[in-house]
Amino acid sequence: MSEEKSLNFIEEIIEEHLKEGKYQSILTRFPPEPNGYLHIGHAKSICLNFGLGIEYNGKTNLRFDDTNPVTEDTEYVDSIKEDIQWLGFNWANEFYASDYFDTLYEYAVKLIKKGLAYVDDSSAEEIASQKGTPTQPGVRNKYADRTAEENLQLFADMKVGKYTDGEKVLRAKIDMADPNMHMRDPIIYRIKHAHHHRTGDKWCIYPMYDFAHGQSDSIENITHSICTLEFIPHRPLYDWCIEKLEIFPSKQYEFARLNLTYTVMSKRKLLQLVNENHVSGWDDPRMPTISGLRRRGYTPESIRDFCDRIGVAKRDNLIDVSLLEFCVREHLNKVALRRMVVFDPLKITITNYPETAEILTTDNNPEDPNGGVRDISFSKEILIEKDDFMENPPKKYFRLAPGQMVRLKSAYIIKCDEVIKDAAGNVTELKCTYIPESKSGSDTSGIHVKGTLHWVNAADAVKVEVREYDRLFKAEDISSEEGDFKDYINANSLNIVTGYAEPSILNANNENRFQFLRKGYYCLDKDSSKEKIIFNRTVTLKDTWAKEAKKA
RNA sequence: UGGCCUAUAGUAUAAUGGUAGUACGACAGAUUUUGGUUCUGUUUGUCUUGGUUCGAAUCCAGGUAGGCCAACCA
Repeated sequence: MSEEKSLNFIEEIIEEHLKEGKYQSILTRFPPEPNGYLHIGHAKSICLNFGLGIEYNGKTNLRFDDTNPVTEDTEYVDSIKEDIQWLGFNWANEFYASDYFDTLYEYAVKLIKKGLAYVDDSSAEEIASQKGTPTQPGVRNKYADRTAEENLQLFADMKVGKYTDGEKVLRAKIDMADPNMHMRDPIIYRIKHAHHHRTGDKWCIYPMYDFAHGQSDSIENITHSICTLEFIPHRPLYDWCIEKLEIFPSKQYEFARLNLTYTVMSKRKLLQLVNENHVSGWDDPRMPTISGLRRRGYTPESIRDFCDRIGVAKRDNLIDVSLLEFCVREHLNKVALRRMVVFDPLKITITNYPETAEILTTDNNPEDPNGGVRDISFSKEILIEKDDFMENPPKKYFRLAPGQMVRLKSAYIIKCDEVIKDAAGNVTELKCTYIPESKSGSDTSGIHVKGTLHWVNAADAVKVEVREYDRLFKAEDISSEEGDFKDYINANSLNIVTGYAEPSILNANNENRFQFLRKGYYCLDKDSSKEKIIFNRTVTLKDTWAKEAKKA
C-alpha cells in the first residue's frame, strides 16, 4: 500500500542530518517581509517550510523580516498571518527581525571591535563605483583604515541620530577583490530616520538583509534556513557573519522559486497592478495572491495539493497554470454542491404538460454519498441554455434540435417540435412535448437519449450576477517577452454576466462551493448581498465538446 | 568579458553506477441522467563531444544553452 514517495533534495539533506545525528530535531522558518500580500509562489515556500516541520516532527517559526521601515506595514503583517492560517499551517513562534535590533547592534559592535567592520562616509554613488564590476576588482577607500575606537564612536553617533540619512554607513571589512560582489565590503547598517511599524522611532539605523537574516536564524536556532535561488551568492556572507560572530551555525539551502504561466510573481509588479488600478485590489480574484485565489474560490486543500505536485528542485521552472486548475477541479468535484443555473436563456414551452407545477428531487452531489438531495420545481415553461439548441446541428451534436430528444436533468425527456423566431430570424422560443413515462428515477419509456441538459423553471428562477474570469495576461511566459509586463495585460479578463438560478441558490453562504451543472465551479463573492447575489467563477468544467466543436 | 547555479517527454518531477518511471497535458476508446467525474490504452525524453567503467541520465573533462550576481531592497 505504501508506495514510497521519492524525496526532494532538501528532504534528503534533512534525513541525512537526522540519521548522522547532526541534529536531534529540525527547526525551519518562513520569513516574509511585510511589504505586500502573499502569492502562490509564497505558498510553495510555506508548504515546503511548514511541511518539513510536520514531516520530521520539528517546528516552524513565522518571522517577519522587517528591517526596512519605509516599505513595511502592519496591514501586510495581518494579511500574511491570515493567509498562512487559511492555508492550514500553524507557526511555533511569531517573531520579528525587529525583535533582535538590540542584539544585532551588539553584533555589529563586536565586528567593529574585531576590526571587521568600519564606518564609511562615502556617498551611495562613490560606494557603487568603488565596488568594481564582476570582471574588475573593487578598491578600498581611506575610511576602511579607521581605528576600532573611531568606528565605535562613529557607529554610536549614527545610532543616536547625529547624522542624516545616507551620510554614513557601516560596512563589513571582507575583500574588495572577491569575485562575489556581495563580499566586497557589504553595507550592513544604514541610516533611516523612519518610523518602524513595531519599534516606532526608537531606531534611526537599520540592519541590511545580510546582517539581519542569518543572525535572526541563528538567534532562533534555525537548523535549515530555506530560501530561493537568487540568495545563493549571499550564502558566503551568511556563513561569514555567523563564523565571525561565533554564533549558532544555521545553514542556508536554496530551491527554485515558482513561476506560473500567464501571470507575474513579483510583489513589485503585483503592487503596481494594484496601485494603477489594473485590478480591484490585492484580493482581486484574477490575482495570483493567496487572498485573490481565496476570493476566487480556490480551496486550501487544492493549493497544498498543487504545491505537492510541482515538486522542489534547483532548476528554473515555469508551471502550466492548467495544473493549478486541475488541482482545484479535482477537489471541488468532491465537495461542491450541484446547482442549475442558465446563463443565456432560451424559453421552452412544453405543450403537453399541465398548467400546475411539480416538485422533483435531485442530488446535491453525486460524488458524495452523504450529500443529500434537494427539491426543484418543474412546469410547462422552462429555460435552457441557447447553446443547447441548434437548428442545423452538426454530426455528434446530441443536444436539442428540431425533432431531436434530450433529457432535462432529473426531470423528463423532451422532444423539440417547433422553433419560434422573431422578425430578425432569431430563435426566441421552442415548443416541445415531454414523455410522461420518462420521469427521472421511474423511467419506463425505454427511450435512450445521448444528451442531458440543465434547466431552470421560468416561473421561479432567481437572477444572479456572475463574474467570469480569464487569465490576467495574454502571454504565457511574460519574462521572455519584450517590453513592459503591463503591455501584456488581458483587457478581457473580467466578464460580467447574468444567470438565472434555481431558487435554492438563495440559501448560499460564503463557505459553500458550487458546481453550476455543465458550467463550472462558483462561490459567493464578498460583494454579494441579499439584494444582489454575486458569484465568482473559480474555474470552468473541462469542456471536451467545445474542443470538438473548435476542430470542426 | 569574472564568479556562481542549472540542464531528463509539451510542462514539471523521479531513477542516488545496473530495466528511464510518475503526474499534468495531448490523442483514442469504455462508462455516464453533467460532452463533468471515473476507467483503459497510446504518444513523446536523458543538451553536446570526449573520457572512466563490464555497465553512465548518474562520475570526470571540454563545449553549448538558460538563470543569478555590480539596491544605503529583501
